[in-house]
Amino acid sequence: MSPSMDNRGMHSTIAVIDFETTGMTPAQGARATEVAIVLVQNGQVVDRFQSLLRTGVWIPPFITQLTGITNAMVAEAPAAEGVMRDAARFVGDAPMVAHNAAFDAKFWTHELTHADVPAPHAFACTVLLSRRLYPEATSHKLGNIVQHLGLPRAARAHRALADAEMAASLLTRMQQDLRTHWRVENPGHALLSTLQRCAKPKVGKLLADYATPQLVA
DNA sequence: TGCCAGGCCCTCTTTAGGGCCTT
Repeated sequence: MSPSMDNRGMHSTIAVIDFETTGMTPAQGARATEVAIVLVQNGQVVDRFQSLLRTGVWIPPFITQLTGITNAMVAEAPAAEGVMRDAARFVGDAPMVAHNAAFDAKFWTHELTHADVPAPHAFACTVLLSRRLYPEATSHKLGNIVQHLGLPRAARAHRALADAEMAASLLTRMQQDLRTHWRVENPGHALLSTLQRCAKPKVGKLLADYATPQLVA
């Protein structure tokens, strides 16, 4: 049995990831500049991975202004391929979560492909879940929804580890709210993935009818 | 800095358009 599985064969570990990059999409030549991953078990962060990556791709000034990551910093960083191989080993077969997962999943796949490593991981998205669970929030940007829920804000947003920690905190809060408000006993990754794809009017019914163990696998 | 990309979601919708979210 995988170390990330509990005794029912369900994933007890979720890997929360955040990338800093040189742009919006690998399709336009953007590459990762920093990656951070935190492992969450039972609402607790149990391990952390963080590294800058050297890809040789130039970082535009506005990205440096946003993230604080400079071309000089990544020039001294380890090669991206080695970092990503280490990141893949760190994640193992744990399912993954990111804030706006479509963005991070693209870079996860792209960077692992560069490193010649398969990327079969399933992603769930805290933006989509946040819109489902907290429709009263006026903004679902990571910093804003964290503040809205009264969760601790990172001292340095737009760095990978700080953002991954905030996303992990948001994930844990959503799991707690599913337990307390919806009485879901074990709100695991598969249920979160189902919720994020569920049409909003059906969310309540899904949770009210929730009794299917495989949903939390 | 503001645009781009792309998927999701809402609505004054569905033969569409525009906002959100990520760097």
